[in-house]
Amino acid sequence: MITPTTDPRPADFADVRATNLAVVLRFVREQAPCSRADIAASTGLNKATVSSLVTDLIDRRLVRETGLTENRVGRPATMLVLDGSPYAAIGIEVNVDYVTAVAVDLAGERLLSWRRSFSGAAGTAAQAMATVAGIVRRVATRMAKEERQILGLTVGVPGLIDADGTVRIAPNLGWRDADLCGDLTRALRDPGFPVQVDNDANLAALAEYRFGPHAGTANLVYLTGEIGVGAGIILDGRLRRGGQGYGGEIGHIQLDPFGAECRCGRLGCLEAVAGIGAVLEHAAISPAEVEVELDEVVRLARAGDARTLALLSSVGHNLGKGVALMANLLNPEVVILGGYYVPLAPWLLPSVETETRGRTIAPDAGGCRVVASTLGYGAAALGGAARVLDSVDSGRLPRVS
Amino acid sequence: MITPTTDPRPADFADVRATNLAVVLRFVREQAPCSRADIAASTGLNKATVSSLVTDLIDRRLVRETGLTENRVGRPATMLVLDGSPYAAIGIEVNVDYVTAVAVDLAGERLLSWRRSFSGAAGTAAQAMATVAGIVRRVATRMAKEERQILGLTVGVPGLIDADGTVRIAPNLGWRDADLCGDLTRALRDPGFPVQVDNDANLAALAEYRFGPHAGTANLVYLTGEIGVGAGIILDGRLRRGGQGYGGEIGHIQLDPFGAECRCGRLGCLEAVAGIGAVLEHAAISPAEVEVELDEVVRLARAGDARTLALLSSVGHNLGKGVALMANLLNPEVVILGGYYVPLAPWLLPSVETETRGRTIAPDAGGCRVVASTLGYGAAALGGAARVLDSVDSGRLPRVS
DNA sequence: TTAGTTAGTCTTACAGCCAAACAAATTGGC
DNA sequence: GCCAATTTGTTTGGCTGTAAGACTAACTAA
Repeated sequence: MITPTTDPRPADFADVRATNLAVVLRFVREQAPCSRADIAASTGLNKATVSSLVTDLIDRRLVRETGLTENRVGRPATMLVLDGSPYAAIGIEVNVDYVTAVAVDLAGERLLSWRRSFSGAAGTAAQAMATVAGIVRRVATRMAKEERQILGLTVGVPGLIDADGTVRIAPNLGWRDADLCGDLTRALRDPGFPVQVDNDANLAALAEYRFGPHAGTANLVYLTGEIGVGAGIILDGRLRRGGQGYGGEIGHIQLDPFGAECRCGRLGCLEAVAGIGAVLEHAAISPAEVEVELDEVVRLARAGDARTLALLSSVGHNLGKGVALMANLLNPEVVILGGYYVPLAPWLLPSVETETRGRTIAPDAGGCRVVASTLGYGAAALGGAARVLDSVDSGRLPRVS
Repeated sequence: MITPTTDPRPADFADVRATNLAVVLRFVREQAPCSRADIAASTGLNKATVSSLVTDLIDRRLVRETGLTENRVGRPATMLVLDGSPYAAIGIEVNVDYVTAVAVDLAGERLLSWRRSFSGAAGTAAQAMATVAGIVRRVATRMAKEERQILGLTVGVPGLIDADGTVRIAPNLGWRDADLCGDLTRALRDPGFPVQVDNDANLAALAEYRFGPHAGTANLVYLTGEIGVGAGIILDGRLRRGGQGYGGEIGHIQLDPFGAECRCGRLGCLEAVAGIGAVLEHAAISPAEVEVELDEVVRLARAGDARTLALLSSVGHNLGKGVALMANLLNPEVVILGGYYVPLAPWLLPSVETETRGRTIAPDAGGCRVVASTLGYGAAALGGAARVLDSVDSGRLPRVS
């Protein structure tokens, strides 16, 4: 059954076909290796229909037959797996001091993972765009060598991104009203694949939704733990961006009217009292410095340094206020702490949880769990690739090559 | 085109038919009166298909032919309108001191609107359920007299409602773990129509989404202004309830760690500093008392009483903090203030808007407008009926009678 | 009266799902 | 070794529902 929708567009047979192709593709992704009979039994589709759909997917080189089953009563089944080899999805994260590029195949296998230092804040958006375009071209060359068709590219940027991919404001990069999506498409000169731009927290949430240990959790929030703090909000299985695409801006919500001054000039913003800056001794400039200082904080915490433990507890309590806010408003099943929060999680999580439970009106915090991300620093880039795979999964299959 | 979905269920022809029937039905609802040719031209469906779909809708008595167009070149068109007469959707709101019942026809025309005083907090959930069942029976009798088939019933309750319609906690009613939905269905003895239970703020949001001046705004938040404050959150055109259905609980989010004590025991909850209780001189018990006191506040404000104006401004600023929170996190296009906020809106809105703009990171508050509801006190009950109509609109058409 | 225009139906074609029959390939009992 | 049982996957025929285009109907305007 098609999900009830308020979409004004009517449906026809092509939609039925596209829907069912996507259903089979997703099933193979999740259950591989599996047989046509398995698919028919689990999805409720007719065996004949499944055969037809699978043939189609094989023609498109999205799925591939592998060996047969053995040692079983009855005719052995030909097993199906995702065909990883002919396609690639690219995700890129532009940050203040580095650019991360990730390519994955259909099955989500990492094909490459580049990280390159970069002075985003120093240059203009145009310069950054040129750098990104260069990286994309190198990735594209590499994929061409492997004879892979690129399904799409998504660029993650920390800032407010319009629905049409314009970077409205990226404070840490110093960009304003940059048509990154359009410029990049032009710079790549008819790339032959769709180019999209999205907020970094949104993409990281998508990465968790597809690749993380809580993959498939329909209501999930990702909190970036950089100098800035942003949220990627997934409700009912989809990213929710709000009217103009500016949702998830939790960083400058006031937690304490008498709290520390924030970079934005206001007092007691979540970023100021629970951002990574609140943990560091000095105002660090480069991520290299942040990481060095962070290592030192972790060392002190491990050693049981009272002042450090008190600091982390305090930051955890503040962070918990922010998490409670979301638990009350959105009632997610899980809140995932990312970025620099990850190494600090052992000391942050207890106070975060205490605070969350204490401030949530639903019993047991509405079933909301708080965990540290396991995807590492490349989460947003990975999420960019995930967004490309999402569009394939929801029916936009690539043309036969 | 079917909306891209991650729904695991495959599609078949029945889904195509249901989708297209719903498309035509919604078109007639929005554009009535209109001709088959209009529908074909606007939806992209084939003329023959539209004829077939319309015939089906007429057979189901959802649509009806009305007169012909005149004074135009070409063959006159037979115009179509929604057939209001054979169906009814019922919404009921249970509150601390009153029960509201509303019935509407397919087109949303009000068929009846009852308000009855009620001592919800005094009795048990079972007693309340019996009262509600009695009201439903009376409504059903009335509808039967008009020869209307009841499409469904939704009951709104202020509290935490599970996904399956169990009232987990309704603090103001003193209910816990009441299977209202199941009990009501049993009390009505095979009513022949679906019974649902939902949170009152959620239903009020649905009412605004369908019947309010901002109907159709895909990202919309409704704030109830009763003794308690709750939010109904619509994102991307659908109510978002979160994992367990406990979303929208904004009332006990702490705005000021040193603020007034809340009924829940915490300090500076939104409810305590921006709820209607913060406006009133005395702790009022019954809504009748609240309304009397509120009239007095409005009178004083109109007369320019300095203390009253300062009080309302202060409450407005606090409320603005809460609205800013949602503007940052969810980026809705509009936030609608309901309940007792409505009469106070002229004095609240200026400070709410100032605060919202000042605290939102996106420029111009991300395009978020704050307005007072125009649907009156029955919003939640009306929303209950709206929820029933929603399920019809998304393809669950009633059987032919 | 005739040409032009628009509405709605009828006929035919086609796409795609389903059910059931059937062919294929294996295990296991006798 | 052979046959029954079992399971897989394909083939065939039927059904549903949309699309395209011819056709009929009903009107205006010249």
